Amino acid sequence: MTIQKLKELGLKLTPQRLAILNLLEGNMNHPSAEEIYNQLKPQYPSLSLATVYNTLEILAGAGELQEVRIKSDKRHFDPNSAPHGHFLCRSCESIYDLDSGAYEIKAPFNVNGYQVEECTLYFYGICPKCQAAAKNNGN
Amino acid sequence: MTIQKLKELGLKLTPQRLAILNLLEGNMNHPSAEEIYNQLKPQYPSLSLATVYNTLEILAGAGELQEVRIKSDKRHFDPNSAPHGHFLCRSCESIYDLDSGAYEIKAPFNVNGYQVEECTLYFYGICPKCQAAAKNNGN
DNA sequence: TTACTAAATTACAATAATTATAAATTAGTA
DNA sequence: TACTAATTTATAATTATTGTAATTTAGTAA
Repeated sequence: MTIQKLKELGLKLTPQRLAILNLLEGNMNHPSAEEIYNQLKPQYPSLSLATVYNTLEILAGAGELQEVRIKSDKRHFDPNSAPHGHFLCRSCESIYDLDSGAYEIKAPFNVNGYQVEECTLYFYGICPKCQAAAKNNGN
Repeated sequence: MTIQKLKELGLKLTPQRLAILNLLEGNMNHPSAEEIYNQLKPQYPSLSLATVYNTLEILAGAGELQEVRIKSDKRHFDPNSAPHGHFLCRSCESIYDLDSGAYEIKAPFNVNGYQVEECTLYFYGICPKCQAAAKNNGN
């Protein structure tokens, strides 16, 4: 997720790409393409949603970020490309990283002849914040 | 996934619902709504895609079947509602059940304060058939 | 600096899965 | 047999994403 990586991939360093990279760098919010677009639009009025999708597609294809399909309607993106689980809070709808040694699965491996190259792990439940909020409202 | 279950849920036993139930019973193919629709259409020419979606929605909501979101474009449905992993072959695009004790995760549980009620496990790779086919073609 | 060119961006149209709507039909019951 | 709420149906609407074709631009080399 660095400028250097873009160069290595033979990609042009356009302002749009740099802006998207910059927004994603260290971002833990798992934004969707549209959220990225909306956040950058004020600073880059000419920015097109297609460019956002295009850039995300390239970066995901290069393994620089991962798609998170934990929500039914739209895709979300995570600049942390290392394998880790994701958690969707059913109350606030936020997506969190959930990196737990106890529930870690390391690909590649082979089960019953199925050659597993990759795997995704999605958890659904209630996040700590919403649990606390529920308690304060009298359980 | 039985007629009895429909009754228990207070649902009317319409021919459409019975046909969908019957098609899903023991089905290991993880069909999409459209596939179900296309398979039943010849026998039930008046069948509407909306009815298929509606029925699947009800059954999934009642925990009688599970949605499989392993493919990017569309949802698939599995009449086996017991927790188990799914495998998508990147070659033939088939979806398989992948029930492996070694990679089983039992919800509910709590990690770092996150209350996990449910989880899904998706595996991606090459299925045994396609591995064999690749070998026969001279690796 | 300037000119060149392939790559990238943009606006917009198109696609496709799913959902909503409202009228017509029907399963279950009295 | 008639009734009514539930269901089905056809169709329109929605919405995320992708395709397209014209315009712009980053990077390079004269």
